[in-house]
Amino acid sequence: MAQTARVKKLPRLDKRAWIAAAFAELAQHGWDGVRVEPIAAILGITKGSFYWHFADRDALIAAMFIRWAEGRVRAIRHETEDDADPRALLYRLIDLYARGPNAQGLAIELAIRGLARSDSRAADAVAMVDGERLARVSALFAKLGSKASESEAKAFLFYAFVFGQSLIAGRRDASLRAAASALIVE
Amino acid sequence: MAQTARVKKLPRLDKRAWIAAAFAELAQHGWDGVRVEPIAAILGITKGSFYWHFADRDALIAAMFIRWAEGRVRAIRHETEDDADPRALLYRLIDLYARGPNAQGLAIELAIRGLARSDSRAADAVAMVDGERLARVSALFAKLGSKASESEAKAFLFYAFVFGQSLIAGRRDASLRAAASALIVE
DNA sequence: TTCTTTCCATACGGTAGCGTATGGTATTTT
DNA sequence: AAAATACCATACGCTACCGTATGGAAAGAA
Repeated sequence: MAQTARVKKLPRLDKRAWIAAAFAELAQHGWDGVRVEPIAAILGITKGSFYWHFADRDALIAAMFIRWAEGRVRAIRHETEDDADPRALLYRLIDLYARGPNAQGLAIELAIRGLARSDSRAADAVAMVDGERLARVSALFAKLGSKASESEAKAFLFYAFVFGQSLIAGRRDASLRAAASALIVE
Repeated sequence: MAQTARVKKLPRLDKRAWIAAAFAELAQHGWDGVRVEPIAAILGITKGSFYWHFADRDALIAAMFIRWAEGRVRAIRHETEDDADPRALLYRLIDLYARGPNAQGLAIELAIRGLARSDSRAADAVAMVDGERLARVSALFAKLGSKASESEAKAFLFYAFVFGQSLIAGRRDASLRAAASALIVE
């Protein structure tokens, strides 16, 4: 009864469901939290399912890397598609990674980047995402009048700031964040 | 034989030795790596020692938080003591957190900040360090001619960049980092 | 030296999670 | 319907680690 129940009629699970649940745990408890038996319990299912879909725990983690990379690249392209006002778009991107709603995604991002220091697969995923993001943001700065080398530097600065800010800001100082953002974009 | 041997004459250990070893494991394997029995093995000792010095594993982690915060605050004060050339000092600070030698300290920093999202003790430690760093860097910008509010924003930007850069840079693009640094400092 | 305190070794019980084995129930295919 | 396949439950052995209990050695105090 005191158990996260599953929806009715027991829909069979697939890899996607397992990966999604794993990401939820990753966001909340870090890599310590992504364990197969606890996740199975949350899904209201048993390990039997897991070891049919995945070879082992490591296979799940590897799948998380590629899924994350794909999803992020797709998201970035979507977010930078509407290039009406590059400046407004930049501010919107900062807000997207700074505000509360995305705390989950940010925790996942940081967790993966943490592993990227020792796991080459994670490093590959991160490199893929970084490449896409830097290219997109760099293009925005170029559209604002910067020449090639400068727009790359600005993109790097912008991008580094966005993540660094998420590491230090105590969710409070929004004005500080706004002022710092202006220093980059303007 | 294939074992990280201890120095001769078996010097009795104290909390500091345990904490130091725990930090080494944290840097290499994240929080997953900071377990008491493996660390005991590395120290060439047994758990008996640990549970004399600490109540449990959590007590060790708590001790790591405060030790880290103290050490960082002390380091920052020392690094910003010599305020001959503020501009050169800023560049030196960036380099300090970007280059290879400090990879260990950076990994620790990121690991602790990762926990700070869920552990209030870690959050307190981070807040203490951040406060000190922002104050010090802000003072440097003030010395360069910025007025109060602007120097604060610049410090926030500077600080966020330093950590963000460590998350995305693949150790290669040093020129990109230099160009971005110039955008902040100059 | 003898006593006391400090520090560590050894041994133990207990739990959580990994991976496997095997059988059972849906679901599809023929 | 029968057979094959896809998916999951149950049960098991195994390992790694936690924390405790207890005794003993080393170092200092008396």
